[in-house]
Amino acid sequence: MLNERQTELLKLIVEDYIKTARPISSNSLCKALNCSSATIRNEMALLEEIGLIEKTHISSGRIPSEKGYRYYVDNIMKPKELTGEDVLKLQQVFQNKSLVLTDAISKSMEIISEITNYTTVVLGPSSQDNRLTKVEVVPITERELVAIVITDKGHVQHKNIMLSENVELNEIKQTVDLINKLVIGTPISEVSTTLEYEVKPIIANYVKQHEVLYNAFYNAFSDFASASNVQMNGRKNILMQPEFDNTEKIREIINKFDDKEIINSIKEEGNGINIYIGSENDIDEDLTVIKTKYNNNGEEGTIALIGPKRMEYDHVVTLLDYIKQNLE
Amino acid sequence: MLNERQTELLKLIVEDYIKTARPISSNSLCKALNCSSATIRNEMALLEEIGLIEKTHISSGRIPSEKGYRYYVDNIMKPKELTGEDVLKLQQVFQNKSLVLTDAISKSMEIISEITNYTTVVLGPSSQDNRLTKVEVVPITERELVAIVITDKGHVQHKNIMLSENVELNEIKQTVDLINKLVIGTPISEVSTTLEYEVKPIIANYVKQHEVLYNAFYNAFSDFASASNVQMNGRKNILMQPEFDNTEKIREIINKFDDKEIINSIKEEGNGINIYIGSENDIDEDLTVIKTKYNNNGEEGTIALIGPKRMEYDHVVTLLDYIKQNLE
DNA sequence: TATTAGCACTCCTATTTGTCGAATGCTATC
DNA sequence: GATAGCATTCGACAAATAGGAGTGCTAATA
Repeated sequence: MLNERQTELLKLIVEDYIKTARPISSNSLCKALNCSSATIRNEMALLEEIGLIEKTHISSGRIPSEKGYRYYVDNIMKPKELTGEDVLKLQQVFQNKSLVLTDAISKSMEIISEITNYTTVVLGPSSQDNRLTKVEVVPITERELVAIVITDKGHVQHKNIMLSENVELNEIKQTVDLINKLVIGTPISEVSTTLEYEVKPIIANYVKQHEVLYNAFYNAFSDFASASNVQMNGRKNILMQPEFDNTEKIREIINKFDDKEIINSIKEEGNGINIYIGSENDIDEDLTVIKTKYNNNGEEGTIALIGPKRMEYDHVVTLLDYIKQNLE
Repeated sequence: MLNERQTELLKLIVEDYIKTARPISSNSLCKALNCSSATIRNEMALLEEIGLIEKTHISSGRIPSEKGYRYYVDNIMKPKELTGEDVLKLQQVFQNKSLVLTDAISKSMEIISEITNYTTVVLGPSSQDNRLTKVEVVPITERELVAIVITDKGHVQHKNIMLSENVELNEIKQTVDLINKLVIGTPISEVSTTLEYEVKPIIANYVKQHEVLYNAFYNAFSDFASASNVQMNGRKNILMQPEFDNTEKIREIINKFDDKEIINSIKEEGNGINIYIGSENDIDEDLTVIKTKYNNNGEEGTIALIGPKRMEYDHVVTLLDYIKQNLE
């Protein structure tokens, strides 16, 4: 579709703009393309007609359009080699053999946020389809106890519980034993039902203060089921981007970052590393989201990177790719 | 020091400015003070001389100075009665008897952030001087296990651990038993030392892969010791304040909010509800921090509220007071 | 036919200028 | 001591101005 010079021109415009955040003039590209500004203007007019670049006003230089970024990402961009420094930082994580996969991901996304100055997101797998492995209860005072729930995939949740009446240690133990007997192996999403219809009737029979205890555990479990597992790094980085140098936009983005539902919608379905430029993503039309799935013991999570549309696509893709490979 | 009319004048200026964020003119106070604007100007000149109010430019209306806020808070302000709505919201938390104290605090500070549109902070007690109550280990796969540590005050921390070599279940159990025997009752801050000098020599004797296991637990414990316990609500609220309508200031504040050290320095030492206006606090000279200690089973935490200097002091103090009373 | 030089044109940016209105401080008077 | 009145100051806004960066177009050139 584009000839060699046009391709080179688009490449220069995109990469220059990524670096400087300012419209690119025909003049500034003369040397690189080895021709006069007039020629470049002619070519620019063409690229603009196809919709790959835009002007900010009638006599301004050009900036890439969304379509332009897309073309660049799909057809022009080459993976960028990582610097030794970047590799070094990441190797420290991957060579630490005592780290569990999820911790390694956490740490490496933290590092990537620092390297790139973009915002990174780790969406841990939901525990919904985990199965209960163990329920543990440790008394703290006469009235307070801590309930710990562990799933087969190694997720742990705990909740401190206040008993409104004195309950005998013995009865607590009985209840826990019962729960462990009846509920273990049940998926988290079904625990409350099982608790209601199988456990409750039985403890009602032989535990005196069963209501109190039952409610306490019921609450603990429902909290667990609804807990989401999101980590964000470098949220503030986005505020530093020159294109977001107005309070309106900053407020808008910060609000979106604080919205759990929006952040949870980042979850990736497709395979590979996927790039959603501007209006292609559901977060904000001025942002680009790059994300990919990861797999931990059959559980799927998502790692993502959020930055301005003017993102160092080549660098970022290479980084994510590097992580993806090291995780296997 | 101030006569009645001067006091009333300062009160009007402070409260007006809190509401509108704009300099107050002499004219606008005529009705309230029942005298002419010229008279008010004379009084204003006096208040300005003492340093209680300021002009933003030579012919502007007046705004309270830091000293003015201080005088208002110390001598003029009266606690504001809470609205039924506010009380209702908070009662839902305090009447829930199954909530542990820390959860009740969390929830109520969340609500206060919503009510006031300021930022609230809960600094949980540090676990440093807690004593170890129990160590539990649950195997997930052959190589992965989750270690759970529980303290006497009911704090729980867990860490998933990857073993770099196969370790027999039996040996893990032995190690855990040993730790439980030797380390229980030790303050968290001393656990690593005890681990190093008391546990390590012994497991070296009768656990084959003791290095692997020892390291795993050592890491788990040090993570625990360093974990801080901070909750912030409504961080973004501060961005909405009209006085912070410039990106520079927003960036500055967001950066400070993201800095763990700065946030941890909010910890309150004094008794009662304390107000730190502008340069009186260590966060930012354009902010006011109001904070108070709370006590949970002998452990001390801090709850705080961060807003612009132009804060609804009466409302906020009453709210914090209400919480403080209900926590006892 | 592709390239380029040259020029008119557009629009952004920054600076200046002027006007209006909202305040003030001061003075003379009540 | 309180007030009316007036000159004065300054911010906010709009209009005017100048400079510069960049474009599109046309005609000449290779």
